[in-house]
Amino acid sequence: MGNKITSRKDDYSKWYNDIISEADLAESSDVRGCMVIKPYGFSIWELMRSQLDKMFKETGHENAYFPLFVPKSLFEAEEKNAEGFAKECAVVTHYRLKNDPKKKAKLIVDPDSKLEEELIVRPTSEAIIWKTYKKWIQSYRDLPILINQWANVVRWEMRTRLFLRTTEFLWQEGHTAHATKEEAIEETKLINNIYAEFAEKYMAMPVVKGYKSESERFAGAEETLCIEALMQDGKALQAGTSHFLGQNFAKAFDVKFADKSGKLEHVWATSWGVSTRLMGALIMSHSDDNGLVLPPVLAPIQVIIIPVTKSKENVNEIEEKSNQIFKSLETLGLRVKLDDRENISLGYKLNDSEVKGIPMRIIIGQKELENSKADIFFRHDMSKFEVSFDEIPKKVLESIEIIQSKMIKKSNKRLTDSTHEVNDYDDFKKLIKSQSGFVIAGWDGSKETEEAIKNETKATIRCIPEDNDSKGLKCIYSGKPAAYKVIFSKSY
RNA sequence: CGGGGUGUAGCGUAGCCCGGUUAUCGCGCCGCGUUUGGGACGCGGAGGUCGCAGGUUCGAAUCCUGCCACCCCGACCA
Repeated sequence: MGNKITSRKDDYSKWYNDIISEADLAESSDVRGCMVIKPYGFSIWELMRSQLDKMFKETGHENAYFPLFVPKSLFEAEEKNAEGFAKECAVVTHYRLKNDPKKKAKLIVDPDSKLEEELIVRPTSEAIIWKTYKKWIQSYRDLPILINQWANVVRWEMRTRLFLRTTEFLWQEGHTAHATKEEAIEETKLINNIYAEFAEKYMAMPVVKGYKSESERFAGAEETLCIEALMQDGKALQAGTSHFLGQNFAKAFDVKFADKSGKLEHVWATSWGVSTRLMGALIMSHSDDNGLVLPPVLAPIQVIIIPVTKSKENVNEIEEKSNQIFKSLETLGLRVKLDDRENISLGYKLNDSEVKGIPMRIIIGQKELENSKADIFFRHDMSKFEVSFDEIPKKVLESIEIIQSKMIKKSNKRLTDSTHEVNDYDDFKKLIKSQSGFVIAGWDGSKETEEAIKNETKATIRCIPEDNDSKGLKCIYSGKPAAYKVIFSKSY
């Protein structure tokens, strides 16, 4: 139902209007697919960001910041990486404008300001960071380097999609350097596990952890780990990736360290990232026909209190009581809002709180005052229960955890119900065609098979799950012995 | 780059085929008043290069030509 992201503008505005909009930048412009993140949406991002940041820091990572611009010569150093991103780079060629001599009040690019070397607006920061790491690393004592940066990147995709593939997006990118291969691989796994934990616990969005097939791998990586989530419309969404980069970047940028015996070695690298796409994932995982549904731990407003001052009776008492409840909840560290806007009808406020996905709602009016009781309304299942005024703070606080765990349970069930294992290619095609979720099947490991399945069904290998047992299994397409048991799905 | 479609107020639109008063309606916006237990109502008001340029005509949102932009489906996409 309404939980799909469709391309119709109507749908966008209904579901995401409080969070994000397309940037309407110019009458005729090549700037397409940029986004404006509105305050409410940005609050969600900030909550996600601070939790992830905490998890990174707990595992020994530090934040830093590197430049937006990457000189072309740096960018081309790691060949595969450069090749992979070349088709979607914004390029700075000039540094100055001047008045157009032909048209008043118009500007043209000053031809005299052409740059000696073009600058690439980072689509990712490996190049510029590895150039820097070369200066920082000499000895095994300098390792590991465990750095993360929160930044924006630009990828000039042919086709953008609000939330999921915008031209510019915000993300975090971690870039680590290690003395050994094993340590780097461990780091890659550690981060992928953090992503999975974050998705499951905080976003209430269960994911499948696994490896990408070679064709889906990050440009320049030896191995790409990922978390794949399943949206309500049965399509998969890559929600985060963690790459083992081997020594590719160390070799490209000549980053060597002296080990304990004094021998020079190239360092081992990882990089990993999640982006504002996670907000899209959050919305597409939980929203229903009434609007957003947010897990309480990531909701900018966890409880909303709406006073109803019907026909001017007891206005003062109602306002006083609402304020009192507001303060008692705020004191508990909850994110509370008092919706005391005037000249807005109750119905409007109720719907507004539902569209915004505010997890809990309490109405205070004449009826509540008389009984010293109020209903706590729960957005996630549209249920409510009656609580005496005294008990409100305690019940609301308890409910944060209860709602969170109910949402996790519901999502887990959806993932389980939408995961099917098949041995027969006709069944496989049927499931993919009806967009029924994840389809587990054997794969012979060849590029040709992967390509053929993609062409025939539009399904791609989302990931090769970690717990992989393909013994005795046959490839769904070729019938040859399966090298892996993998997850296929249509994806965003 | 192929195939299809659309451009009229902030948003969504009618009018176009068959040219003719002041370009329609809804939402939103502003003012005043009445309202507020599920997206309030009345009255008043502001807001338009009808995508752009040219042509036909007494007269063009409407017909013709050219251009531009956007959307959808492909191709493309860690």
